[in-house]
Amino acid sequence: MTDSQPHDSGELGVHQAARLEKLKKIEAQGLDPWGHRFDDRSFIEAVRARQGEVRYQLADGSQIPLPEFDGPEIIDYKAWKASKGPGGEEIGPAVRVAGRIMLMRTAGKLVFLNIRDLTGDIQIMIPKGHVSDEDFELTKLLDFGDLIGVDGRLGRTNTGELTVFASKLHFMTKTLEPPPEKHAGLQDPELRQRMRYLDLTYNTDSLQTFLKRTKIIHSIRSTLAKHDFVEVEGPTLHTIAGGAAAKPFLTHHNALDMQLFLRIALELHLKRLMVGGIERVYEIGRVYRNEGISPRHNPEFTMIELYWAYADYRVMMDLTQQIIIEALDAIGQGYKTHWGDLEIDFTPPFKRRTYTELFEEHTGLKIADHEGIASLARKLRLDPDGKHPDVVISEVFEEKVEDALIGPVFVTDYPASLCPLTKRSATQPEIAERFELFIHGMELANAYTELNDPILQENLFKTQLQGMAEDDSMARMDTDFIRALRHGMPPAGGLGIGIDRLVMLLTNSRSIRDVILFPLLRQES
RNA sequence: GAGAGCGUAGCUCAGUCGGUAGAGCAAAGGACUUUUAAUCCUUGGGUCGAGGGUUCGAAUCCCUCCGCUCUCACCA
Repeated sequence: MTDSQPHDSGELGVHQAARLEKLKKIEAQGLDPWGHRFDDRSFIEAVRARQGEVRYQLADGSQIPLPEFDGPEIIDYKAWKASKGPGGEEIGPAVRVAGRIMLMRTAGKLVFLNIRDLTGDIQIMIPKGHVSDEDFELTKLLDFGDLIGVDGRLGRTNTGELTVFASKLHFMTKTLEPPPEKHAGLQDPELRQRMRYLDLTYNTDSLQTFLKRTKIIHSIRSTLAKHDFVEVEGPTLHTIAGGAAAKPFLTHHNALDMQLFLRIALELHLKRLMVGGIERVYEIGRVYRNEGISPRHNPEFTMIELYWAYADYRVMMDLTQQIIIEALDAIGQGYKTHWGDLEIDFTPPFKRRTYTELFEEHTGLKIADHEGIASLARKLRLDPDGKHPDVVISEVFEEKVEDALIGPVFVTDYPASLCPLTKRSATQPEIAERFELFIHGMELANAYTELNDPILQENLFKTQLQGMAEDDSMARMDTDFIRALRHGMPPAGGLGIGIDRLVMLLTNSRSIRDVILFPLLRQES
């Protein structure tokens, strides 16, 4: 465990020492600086929603509503109250709130706090004489970042600010470290990732992004429930890292003295469950790939994979679109969103274009024109000699087409030789029943009509393994998976979506590290 | 893995031509009963990422290393 704060050296920083001193004084007042259960407190958002209950009672006892403070006009509430004659009084509901102290101002015998909870901020006013002397003494021991509970009455200050006028303070938790700068917040991207707890509190955009992530995942589950899908949890420790072509993390089980891999995909176990009769099955889970890190790649990331018996890749296309549209609905966003300077128009239906169409459109070459394509590949410095023509086509496609796909667009009907593990079209055997969904050059979803022929699957596995270099081939033949297929997996459509990338696109986050709470960082020095 | 940029007070940032380290916020002490990033007076706070080199003198120039960011490579 590394904690590099100054107290490692035994010397307290001036901020830490000051806070510890206040902690001792709080204890000396007979209060618990670490707080306790606090029943029946309301979220700040709910308290703010009760602002209509704040009324003004005239001297004759009749109640009238307050002026409208939320409009463009600035209201002089003090003058308004004076205009209603003497003997009037503001009345408002009793409320109980708790939160972190974000701002604090003292004006003589008045103390103003702004506190924040999960749902928002609200101002607290603590007037000397309206709380006990002990509570007013306590305000001198408060620091930015401390957690506090407040009982009080909801009302308005002279400037119209919705405020809880405190009658009782409840100390909840002392903070021993100073918070980030109160206006600029925490800016350093490294600190925002290492100390996500501070980022979430002091950068509200960050909190909102992660709350949206939760809503998106919830929405996906809800969409799939409408189609009677069953959610399962497969193993993350695999004896064979299969289901994708990626380098796995290696680990070891001591008692069994067994080499294990962290999973790189969810596929092979979900298909086993299809054999087992779970006809519509999915998992939302973490996979681990021992590869490079970039703004679009984190070594652990979240995928959803799903399999739908008796469906095919076209059903998967409809479902993919439904998942995304309903996720957008769930975070209360329109279908036209921004991605940096670019607009993405999610208005359904998403475009569907075949691989061949896009290839010929962007290169000006017929896909059968192998010599022309090889010539273009040389111009792109792709070194096509000795490669299978379809591999050259794929490389040219990645170079010329993918980055140009703003999307959302379904790229469908790949050359069969590029997708050996995909079922071929019954009518056009050179076509694989596959699509990928591209948005702004980013591959977001990948789906197939799944191969369920165990003999073909086994042969393709063997061919694939033969083609791999010894080092790359952590993969081995998954004979149990073949055995499962021999027991009969129904024809099915399968779909994979990168959840992190989906969240990036829907929340206009430029880096995957902005949508993963704790992305992998090097150990702090 | 390669290239570029960055790293200065707890936080956000300045730092000119190489000439004794700066501001705001935060902290400590004080004033103030309607503040809004409150204001005002006073005070303290630095291994300039680490190490080495050049120089009379280095935050500044050079080298190595550490960390972060971006681009590329890798990447069903």
